[in-house]
Order: sequence, then structure tokens, then C-alpha cells
Amino acid sequence: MKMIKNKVQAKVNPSAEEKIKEAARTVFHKKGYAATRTRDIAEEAGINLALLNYYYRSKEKLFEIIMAETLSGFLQSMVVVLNDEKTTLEKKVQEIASRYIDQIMEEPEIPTFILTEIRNNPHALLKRMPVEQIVTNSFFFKQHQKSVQDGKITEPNPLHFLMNLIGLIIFPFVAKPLLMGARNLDISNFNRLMQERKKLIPIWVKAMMKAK
Amino acid sequence: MKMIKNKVQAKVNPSAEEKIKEAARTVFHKKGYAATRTRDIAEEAGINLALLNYYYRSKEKLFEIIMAETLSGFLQSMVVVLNDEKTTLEKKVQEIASRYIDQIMEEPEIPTFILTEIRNNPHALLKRMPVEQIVTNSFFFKQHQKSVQDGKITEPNPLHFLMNLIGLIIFPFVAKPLLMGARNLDISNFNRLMQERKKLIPIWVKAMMKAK
DNA sequence: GTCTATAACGTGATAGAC
DNA sequence: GTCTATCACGTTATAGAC
Repeated sequence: MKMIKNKVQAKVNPSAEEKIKEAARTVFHKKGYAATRTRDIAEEAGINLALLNYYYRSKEKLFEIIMAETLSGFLQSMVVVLNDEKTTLEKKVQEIASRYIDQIMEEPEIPTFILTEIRNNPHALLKRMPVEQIVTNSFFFKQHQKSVQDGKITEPNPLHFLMNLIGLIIFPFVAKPLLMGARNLDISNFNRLMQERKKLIPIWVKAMMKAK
Repeated sequence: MKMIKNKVQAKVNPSAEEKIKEAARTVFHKKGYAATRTRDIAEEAGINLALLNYYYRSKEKLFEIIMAETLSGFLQSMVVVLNDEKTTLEKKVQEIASRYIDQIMEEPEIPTFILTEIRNNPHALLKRMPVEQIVTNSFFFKQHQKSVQDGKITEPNPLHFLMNLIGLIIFPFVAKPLLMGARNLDISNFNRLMQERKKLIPIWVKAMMKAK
């Protein structure tokens, strides 16, 4: 009870340490590691620059913490869905499309952040990335194999299946600055399109996987 | 004739000015603007750092040249295909999938480069981006409208159509470091998958657009 | 724990010799 | 045109007072 109270309290009146981490998350997500200055983070947090090093030792250490949290948070919802032994393949596609679009709309910078930082430093980051487990060891993988054997799916490679699903979900967010800047689109129109896609993507994926 | 000879000569024995631009292209594409140091470019070009400023005045000016060239080169092939009045919608999808996958495989860093640099500086870059023209004013757009009216396509919004097509093409390249690092995949396997997609994407898109 | 002041370093850019 | 040497500045990190 006390612990819960402290956690709630922490959000209402966060300590300097917490403020710095939240500020770092915001700025790193928006600008990436190289373009972020520690001064930006200190200013965003409303604290003194020296405190950042006092709590986190260096820009790099702080970044590693943010990156690890961002990555695991981003993958967790997918892992849970892919390994649910109670749902059909079709239901999994619905779940992933719906959850991920909601999740990304809350923090739309995250996909681009993850993809660019992995480009800049693949080695350091991929040790913690259980991508292989996610695909090969998942219950989804077995379901997919069975659907192929039963002739319900034409494309035998589960990687194509996953790349297509995730690509349909994520790509519009990655390409957003391009679409928005062109004045074809304002922010509310974009959000409406993404809401539509929560229903459309499962329909599309279903049709794709039966195509030949 | 003399001009052609000089251009050929330029590739065999490029001037310092040309070497710098090629080096800048390589390094900027790989690391992005913020993470690139002018010293990296000079080293890659095999010339002295001072020459970079002598020819291009500043890192920023040099970057703007590279960005403009990269962007127009990347969009040009799409514009040409989308505005071809002689081909069907279905043929356009085939052409775009095939051309873009070939083109991106030659310089796989370009999609991530463009998307991240636009995130970092949308305003400066989007003035030169005829995205609106590409979509709204294209012959593709009219063809799409007609197909919807004729009941050949269920999804009435051409933006969904284009986002899906481009996403299916580009997303695997953007997510490549993630896939590769996970040891599911080596480079030749990845390339084989992309070759497969040149044929699969048109089939998938056709199925998607008729789904309901 | 939090601040001010400053050290230590890296980077973009230029002056000036050749 | 091309180089070496160096400046000017911004940024990360730390020392030391409170």
C-alpha cells in the first residue's frame, strides 16, 4: 500500500531523478541520440545540467536505459499476443493491429526512433533483442506452419507474413512527416486514417495470405 | 563528344570536388546528418578536411545538395510510373514493386536516411517535395478513382492504396538491421526474400484491394 | 541533492604557406 | 587547388561550494 502510494506520488511530484529520465525519453525519442544535447534534456526536465551526470553518469548510460525500456515496452505487447495459445491466427492479426496502432498513436515517434538508433548501433542493441525468439519460438509460428499444411495460407514463409503485418501497421507512422508536410493531410485526418486501418489491416492481411 | 569524354573521365579519375560529394553521399546516407563529422567525409574521400569547406562552404550546404539529389532521385522513378498514361493500374503496381526493390537494393540505406532526416527537419526539406502532386495530380489517382467507381476496388481511399504498396516495398529495408541482427537471416537470405517480394507484392496488393 | 564555474574534449571552419 | 596549423565554439563531464 505504501509502495503504491509512493508510485502515485512519484507521478504527481516526481523526483529530479525521475524528471530527468522522463525528459530524456521525450528528447531522445524526438531527435535521436546524436542530435540530442544533454542541455536539451536538462532544460526539458527543468533541472540543472550537472544533475544529469550525478544520477546517470553520462549521456550514453542514460540513453542505454531509455533504449532498453523503449525496446522491451515496444516488443512486449507483440510477444504476448504471438504466444497466446487460446487465440486463432486471424484473431492474433486483429489484436496486433488494434493494440499496436493504439500504442503507437500515444507515442508516434517510437518506431522511427527504434529503427534509426538500431541502424546507428546495431551491435550494442541487438544483444537484448529477442527477435529470433519472437518469431521462431512463438506459438504463432506453429500456427502458421499448420495453416500452410492445411492449405489455408498460400505463402509458406512466416517472415513475409510478419513483415507484411508489421509494415502495414508501422509504415504510415514512419512516413508521417512526409505525408503531413505535403499538406495533403492534417493531424486529425491522419489519426482518422490510422483508426480506419485497425479494421482494414486484418481484412487485407487475410486476403493477402490467401492470394496466389 | 568532348563533354561525354569528360564525364566518363570523371568517374575513372574524379576530381577532389567529385570525390568529396561521393564521400558525403556515402557517409550521410549511412549515419545521418547529426552523427556525421566532416572529418569522416574527408577521410572517406581521401582528401584534406579544408578542401571540403573550400568547395562546399559548410557541412550544411553539402548536406543540402546530397539531400536534394537523393530525394529527387528516389521520387523520380515513382513519378514516371504513376503518370504513365499507357499502363493499367495493375501494371503500375508491378512496375513500382520491381523498380523500387531493385533500386533500393543498390543503395539500401536510402529509405531510412530520407525518413529520419525528414523527421529531424521537415520544414526545410518538404518545400522541394512534390508529394501532393505525386498523389493528387497523378494519372494513377484518376485510374484509381475510376476503378472504385467500376467496383473493381473496394477501398476508396488512394492514400491507403499507396501507403500499403510503398510500405510493403520499403518496410523490410527499414527493419533490416533488426532482422539481420537477430541471426534469423544473413545478407544473401535477405536479398533472396526481397527478390521474391518483387513478384509477391503485386499479387498481394491485388488481393488486398479487392478484399472486403 | 543541487547548484555555479570550469575543465577537457570534439568539431566545424578558416588563415596562410606552398 | 591543396595542404598544415590553428582558431572559435559548443558540448559533455566534473570539481567544489552550499
